[in-house]
Amino acid sequence: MKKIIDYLEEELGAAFEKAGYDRGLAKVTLSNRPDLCEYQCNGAMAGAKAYHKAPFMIAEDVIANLTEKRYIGAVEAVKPGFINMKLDEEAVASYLNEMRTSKDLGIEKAKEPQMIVVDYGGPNVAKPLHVGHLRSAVIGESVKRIARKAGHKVLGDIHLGDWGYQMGLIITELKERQPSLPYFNEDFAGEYPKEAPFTISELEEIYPTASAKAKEDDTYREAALHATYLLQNGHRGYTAVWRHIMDVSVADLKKNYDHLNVEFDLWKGESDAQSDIPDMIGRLKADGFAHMDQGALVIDVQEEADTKEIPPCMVQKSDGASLYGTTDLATLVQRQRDYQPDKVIYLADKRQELHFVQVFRAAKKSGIVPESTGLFFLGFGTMNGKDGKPFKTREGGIMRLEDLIADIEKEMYKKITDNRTVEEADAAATAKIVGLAALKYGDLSNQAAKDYVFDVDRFTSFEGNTGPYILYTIVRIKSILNKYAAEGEGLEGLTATAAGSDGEKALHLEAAKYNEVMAVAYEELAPHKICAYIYDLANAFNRFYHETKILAEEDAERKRSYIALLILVKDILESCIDVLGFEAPERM
RNA sequence: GUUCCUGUAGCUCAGUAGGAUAGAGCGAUUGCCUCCUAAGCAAUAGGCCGCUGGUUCGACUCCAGUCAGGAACGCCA
Repeated sequence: MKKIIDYLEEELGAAFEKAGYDRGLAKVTLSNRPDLCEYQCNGAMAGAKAYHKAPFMIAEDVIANLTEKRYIGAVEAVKPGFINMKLDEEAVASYLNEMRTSKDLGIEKAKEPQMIVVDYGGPNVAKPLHVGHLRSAVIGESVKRIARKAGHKVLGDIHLGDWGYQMGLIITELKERQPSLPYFNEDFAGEYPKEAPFTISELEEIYPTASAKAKEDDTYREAALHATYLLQNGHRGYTAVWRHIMDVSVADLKKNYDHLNVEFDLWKGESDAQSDIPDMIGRLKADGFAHMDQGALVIDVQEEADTKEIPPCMVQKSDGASLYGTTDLATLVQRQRDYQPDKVIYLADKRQELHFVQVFRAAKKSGIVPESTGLFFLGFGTMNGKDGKPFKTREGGIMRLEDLIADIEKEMYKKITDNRTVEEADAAATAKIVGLAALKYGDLSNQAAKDYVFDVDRFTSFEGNTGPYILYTIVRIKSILNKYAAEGEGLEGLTATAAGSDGEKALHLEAAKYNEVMAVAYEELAPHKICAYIYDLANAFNRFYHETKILAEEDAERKRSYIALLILVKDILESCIDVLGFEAPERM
């Protein structure tokens, strides 16, 4: 379905053209003076210079030539040269009915679906998820769903940190604790045990212990580096240990991401790119893209237009080992081979921006991906505590994601049971659902690139621009629809009629914006715009709800129209929160 | 030092082809439950849009400078 704004631009554009002006001036935007009109066009002012005419005259000219008026209801030229429009109410009602009967609420799907890889999550195996992983997961998941909604083929890739020094550390520590394990017996030729010699909690303790030891003890550090080297060169026993680490850790990660309602299509990691590195480096050297500099192998990525110095992308350390950039480039080699993506979107802390600029340039320059591939870096800001500093536990440590989620759930449970009489089992399940919504909405409602303040009290509040408020609105609608259905009325085949009150009209207008909001959210990769929209829509609904007796309405046709509208609003809200990555309970 | 990001109400945040009176929420104050969830709705107060200058008929928005906070700047990821 076309967007309302497209219809308006079409109708207005025809008038611009007929009056002898450039059609492109017919740019329609939401009114910033809702007391005067619903949509506005400032094209008359923009065109005043080119046509040497007073903007007001152009505006009047255009309006006089406005013959096709289906969506444009009232229209007038105002002061300097605004063209103010109100929508035709019948047209809006029929637009809403069309939305209801269309697939995906009539959202415009991409004409040529693209293959998009979203690289997010990025946890390290053997290390628990902490709050730093929250934003990547939450925003990435939403971006993935937004792109999918827009009709693209999207793969979410977790991109595990599963290779390198940390693995050597764990192997070294394990060897020290349990030297008799067959993995450490060089003569062992049999089958290694299927069961891992550690649990996830042991693993989570081993890593920091080993890491601390290595910092103080040079011999230990050497051993860990050597273990890393052996692992990367196919040491049989170490590879078996690595498998165990992966199995145990990935199972735990899956559980945690599951709690967050975050789902990855691909569980690839840095290790999957390793096999492509030797070839890639060979080619980079042979084709002359990479050269030696200060002992390291680098690709120059400086461009003439740069205002600052961009250091070269380093692909091999002076000791021959690969680094962050190497793995990222090799991952692109692998993605190009397996998926030929049109776009790759990376979600990472905004401080990594320079790194990605280097990798993107190196990848295109060297032909690892075609020039046409869109490589995007979506950097996000830090999650801060109320003091404005990076979020910490009360003791000043790094907070585990599990604990953070548990805190929110606990707070939510308290609020639910304080305010209502709910059944015990219900309350716990509801607290989980609402808590997750509170957490995600609190994060997603901010612009991704900015730092934001994490405030449990604010996020879990049912008042204001919060997840719970949105869910509460949905629950209210569900409750009415259930009562309506209980009266024995069907929910099928109802149609909305033109709005009868200001509140209803405002709700119509908000509902009709859905397509446009989704389109903008995709273009700008901006989940926060969806949050802002559903907040407006929820407000419009609650106002309407307050001034309209829906079930008590005596005019049967009007009542059916109300119900049709409620179904649509509920569907829109649910579609939006689904794209944001959470859901609504039945009651709360 | 160089470069980038941020600065909007007491607090947390919106605000893009430059446009009309700069918007929300929280907090404060005040109304509204005989009625579909008052976890709601309606209203009031609260602003040199960091500062200075420039471009323009018109600047929160563009440009230059300046102050404040944060970040990045080859062998970590």
